[in-house]
Amino acid sequence: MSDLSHITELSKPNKGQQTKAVIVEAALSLASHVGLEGLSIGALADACKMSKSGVFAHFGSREELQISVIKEYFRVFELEVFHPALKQPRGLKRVTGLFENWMKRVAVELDSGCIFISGAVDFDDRPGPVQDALAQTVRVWLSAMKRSITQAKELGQLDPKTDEDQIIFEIHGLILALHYDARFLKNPGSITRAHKGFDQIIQNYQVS
Amino acid sequence: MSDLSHITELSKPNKGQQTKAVIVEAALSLASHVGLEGLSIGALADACKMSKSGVFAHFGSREELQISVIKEYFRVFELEVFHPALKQPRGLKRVTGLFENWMKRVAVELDSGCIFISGAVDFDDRPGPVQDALAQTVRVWLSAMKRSITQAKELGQLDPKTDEDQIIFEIHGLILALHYDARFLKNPGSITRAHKGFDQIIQNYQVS
DNA sequence: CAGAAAATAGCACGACCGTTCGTTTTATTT
DNA sequence: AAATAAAACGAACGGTCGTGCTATTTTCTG
Repeated sequence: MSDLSHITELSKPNKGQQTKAVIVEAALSLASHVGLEGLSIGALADACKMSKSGVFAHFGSREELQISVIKEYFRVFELEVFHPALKQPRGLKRVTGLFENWMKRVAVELDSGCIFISGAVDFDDRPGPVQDALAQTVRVWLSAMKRSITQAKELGQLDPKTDEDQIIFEIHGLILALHYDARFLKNPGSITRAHKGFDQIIQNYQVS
Repeated sequence: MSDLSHITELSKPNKGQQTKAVIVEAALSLASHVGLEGLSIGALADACKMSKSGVFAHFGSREELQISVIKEYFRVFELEVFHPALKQPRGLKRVTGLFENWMKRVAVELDSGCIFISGAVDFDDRPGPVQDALAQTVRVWLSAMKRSITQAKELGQLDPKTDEDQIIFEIHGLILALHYDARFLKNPGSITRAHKGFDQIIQNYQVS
């Protein structure tokens, strides 16, 4: 055995960790449809072909399961939205990349909603550890977005007196409108409108 | 008795209609906190100090109750958002009035969420009569907004080649971002940002 | 391969869900 | 005031929920 085998992060995962990963993945897929609040342990157990208690034992409580789902969603969000955009050079190119990947996550994946959005609605009146975990996770993402906008400003691609939080607010609005229109109202052309809106916003904050 | 007493719409309401109105009002208040999906007949009965079956009898099913709540919300929405803005003259003034009343409904009422927003999340993956009722109601409101924008265009206050649906998409985004930021993230200054965003949008579509 | 440890299953619990039914109370009408 | 209709109640049903317990099975370890 390798002399690095004591580093648990690198060693082959236990059976427990494996199946837990499988469960969390299934839980995320389920929660993407029915929301974090609609996620039930029984339905999840069926999806995993396990017993309810077998699933439950991995988390100890429903709240802990929900938090695990939030962390997992952040992981794939990072993987599919954030990291690919880092290949773009700093500045507007990267901001655009982030927005486009974000749009894909929210609208192109036809059958799965964004739990950052559905979770906000489910938990805005329900304080507790799940709300905390979700809000903090969202804030991490938004601050990553903000950093990227700041860089664009520093590069002179945006007006130096640009308020980053204002831009993020407006961009976030486009994402939310896209989610609403595409998923709920099933309006065609929402993606195009979100694109147009983004271009307009960037143009508004460019050096004059 | 008056000879018009056969016109049921004008006659004094029955006991049943009275209490039904009370129930629906309480149901809307409850659903504003826990959402249409979180609304349960038992909790509603407690709030009304009635028996579960007594409440249930007025609707016949939970779905019918949810639809009643949607209609009631539309009623107060009309009353508090739409009608007051009609006092403004046609055109940009009225569009602005609509937006500001809309903002108030979504953010100023601190403790009650908008069921047009929470309901969209609850039902975007749940086809059926409730989804239909909700989506249609929202579309009625958005088309009222659209009419008002069209009038501003006809009055020459907006660029004649303005795409109303694009404006509505962007404005709707501001409302959704406001709801998200104020209610979930509890960010201060969201209202100001929504205002700024609105001004910017209008400016973008003004005659050049 | 044996023993320890971890993972999973099975079962039961109390609580709440929407819904049904028969009864009793309240309104309305004759 | 009596007769009729409407409304509200209370109990119960079958179901699902999250959660605790105890076995049993599987996996890991020496």
